[in-house]
Amino acid sequence: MAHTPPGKTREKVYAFMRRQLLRGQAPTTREVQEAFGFRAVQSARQHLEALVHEGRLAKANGQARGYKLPEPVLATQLIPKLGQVQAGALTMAIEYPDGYIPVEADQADGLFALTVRGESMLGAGILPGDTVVVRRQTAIRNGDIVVALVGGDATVKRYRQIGGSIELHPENDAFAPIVLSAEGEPVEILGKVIEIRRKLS
Amino acid sequence: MAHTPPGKTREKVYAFMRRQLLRGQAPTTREVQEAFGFRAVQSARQHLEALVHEGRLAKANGQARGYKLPEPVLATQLIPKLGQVQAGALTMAIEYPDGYIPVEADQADGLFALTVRGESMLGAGILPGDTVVVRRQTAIRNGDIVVALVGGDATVKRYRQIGGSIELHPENDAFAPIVLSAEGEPVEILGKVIEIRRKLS
DNA sequence: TGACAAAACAGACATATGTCTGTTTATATA
DNA sequence: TATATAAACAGACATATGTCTGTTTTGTCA
Repeated sequence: MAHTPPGKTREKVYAFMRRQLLRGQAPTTREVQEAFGFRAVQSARQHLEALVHEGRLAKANGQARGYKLPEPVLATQLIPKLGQVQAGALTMAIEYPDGYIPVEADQADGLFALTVRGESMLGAGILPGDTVVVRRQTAIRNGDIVVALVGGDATVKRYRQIGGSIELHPENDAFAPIVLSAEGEPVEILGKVIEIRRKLS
Repeated sequence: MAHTPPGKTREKVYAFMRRQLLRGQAPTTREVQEAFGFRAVQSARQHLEALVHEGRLAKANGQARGYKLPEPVLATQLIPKLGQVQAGALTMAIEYPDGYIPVEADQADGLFALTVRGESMLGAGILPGDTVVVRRQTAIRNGDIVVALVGGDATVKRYRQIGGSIELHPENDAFAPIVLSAEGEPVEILGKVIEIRRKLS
């Protein structure tokens, strides 16, 4: 490999390492060597050690694939994104998701994502097509936004406990609240909405 | 290590691997051995290979720390989340971010995140406290939501090109549009909003 | 209880990978 | 142009790690 001005290659090596490490793939010295076409392992090692010395990389000495990012790497996890949820089919839907989205969480168990249909939560800033991140839990507090299975369809509503009865409120005057009578309607609370995401084109 | 009923240890090994791998730390066979107190490397390897055979793990043969998750791991990247942006200080703000958030993107260069202040975009479903993901670009199309530096403050607005003049429109009747006259006001388009996120407590 | 299968052990070998010493070549700068 | 410094090269050695063959122990189930 031809010589380059001081620092030039170093930056490229750093960018390469960062990209790989963020993807969770720690390269070996020789993989760096190959990626840059160095004819000596030491050339790669030189840059890597320099980056460690500068504090831009961290490493575990003597460990295979031991270079890391010095930053506190968030525990990023992928949670399943479901298309549509039919009653009782939640478990299956989670095992065969439409895709995955990344969330920052130590504990991604019990998290999944849904696409919102309808305009019933417009007033809460939740639009059709938005993705909601849901935590499966049954302990719901008054005012939480929840995902419920009503008549086989998953719907996003605000949870209200008024007196002894439980109601699912839309935030749009064009829609009516759903009142859960004690007679046991086919309504199941899937979980609580903890995040909303909307992609713009 | 004492023998355990068939499958018991296997599940624990799987859970251990999954936890480590999601954290971006691929363990070696011997690290698994130690984690479970096996007295033979082969004991760990046996479980790992079985998990690969079952399709619950994937691996790169002969590669150090070669066990992976079989799931399609998205290219997840962390992008800097900035607090407040002062005019001209964007580059510095990106180098000293308030934190990071994960996005799914092959190319995270030129992406950063901001926290929205004010209610000027209420009509577009963007609330105070929301986080917007911004791609730095100057090619803006009519109707795009953009982040602009107006008088030293970063603001989120909808971009309108009407006739020859450019306007930044809020989506809230209580606010007035910003008209960019040709005289060169101190307004700079930082980039285009490509995603909106809102965390609920 | 006895046979079969899974689990665990033992010890080694092969390969991947980290690390080292020393030399050569190019760049930056006075 | 001369010199200091960074970049790159060459070749080896040490260690970490993957892999293998065979044996022993334990759990499961008829």
